[in-house]
Amino acid sequence: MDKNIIDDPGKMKPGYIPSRFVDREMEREVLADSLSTKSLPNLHLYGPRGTGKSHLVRQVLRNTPTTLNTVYIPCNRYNTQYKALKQLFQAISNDDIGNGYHTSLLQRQIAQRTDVTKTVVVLDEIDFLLLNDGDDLLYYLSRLEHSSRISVVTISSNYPDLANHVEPRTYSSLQPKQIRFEPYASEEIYRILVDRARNGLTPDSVEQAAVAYIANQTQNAQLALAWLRTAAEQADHQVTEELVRDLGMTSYGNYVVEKLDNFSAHHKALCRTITELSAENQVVQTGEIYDRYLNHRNTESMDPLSQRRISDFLKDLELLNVIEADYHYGGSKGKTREIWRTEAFECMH
DNA sequence: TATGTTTCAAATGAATCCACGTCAGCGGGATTA
DNA sequence: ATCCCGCTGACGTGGATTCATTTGAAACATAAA
Repeated sequence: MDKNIIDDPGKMKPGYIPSRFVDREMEREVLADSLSTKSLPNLHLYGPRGTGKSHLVRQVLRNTPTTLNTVYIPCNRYNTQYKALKQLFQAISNDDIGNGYHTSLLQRQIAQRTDVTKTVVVLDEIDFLLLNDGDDLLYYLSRLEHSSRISVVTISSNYPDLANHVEPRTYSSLQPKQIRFEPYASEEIYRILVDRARNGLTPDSVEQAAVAYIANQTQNAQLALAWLRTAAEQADHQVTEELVRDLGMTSYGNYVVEKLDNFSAHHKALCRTITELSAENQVVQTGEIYDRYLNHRNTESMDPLSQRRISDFLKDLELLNVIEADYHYGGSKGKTREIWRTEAFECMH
């Protein structure tokens, strides 16, 4: 008998966007309505990780009329104005363009082309771009001459409202309409998992209790799906509750790897270092992390970066919600931050 | 053959973005005097 | 009052990349010996 219970690997992959969405009907309507109006509004979507923001947007974009240009830019990867503009330019002109140009040249080119066609620009993980390069891109996009022809959709897992994270002039010309995504209830996670199992796995290959177990442990749909996938890959004929329970940590590891996909080897090394250190102490400090990171470089054959740089990278991990940090001022510890693993990590035990 | 002109590729220059490093000021409770 | 120690913003550097200009040599053209 065939051990493999994965029927359709494509549908189990991290990036897979189902054609039919479980729940989120209201959010979908608001999105679809907004993008079908004559004067396109700007939108800001906020919700914790794994609440379906990105997937829903991409799915809605897929079904927009072809008269509308749609561009999806993950800002964790394209984290400067220039890189994002480059993606935008490529998407609306089908022309590749190199790196040595002036930003304003790209801006002019884009202004010309968005004159003609309506365009929706999705900036997913906008936090990373704001942190790394400020709000120049948002300001530019909001002030395009025919701004009713262009819609800027920002997505964030950390900033409920952009107002506190961009300059006032940017916010006032952007005026985004807010859409909030509440965390999934466990019944919803349950339905999502069941739906996915039905599509991607062979029939009757998943114990109901296994799905229920996952649904009870996490509200993060992305994590839940990574868990199901990990279990399905390991399963011998059937995904059982026991198997799911055993694979908790492995699944979380896979989920983090998925998250870190667009980041540097240093980010990954840092992440391993923190996991290792926090197994020893509950809470660790930047200094310890940096020291340990320096030791690791011998075994991992890569040039170490400065503490300044690592400090920024830790911020990245924080924005990814892979770690949590408390900024500690004063005391015998001086000004530093205390870092620990996220709740998601803890509940996988 | 000597000299002038054209042509085209390679070399050079000036400008761009960006990852990363260095520097210095800062913060504020704990410690010390 | 001082210490702690890493956060943080400003700024500089060098690599990779771009377009524009210059250079250099070959190819060709013309005129003179």
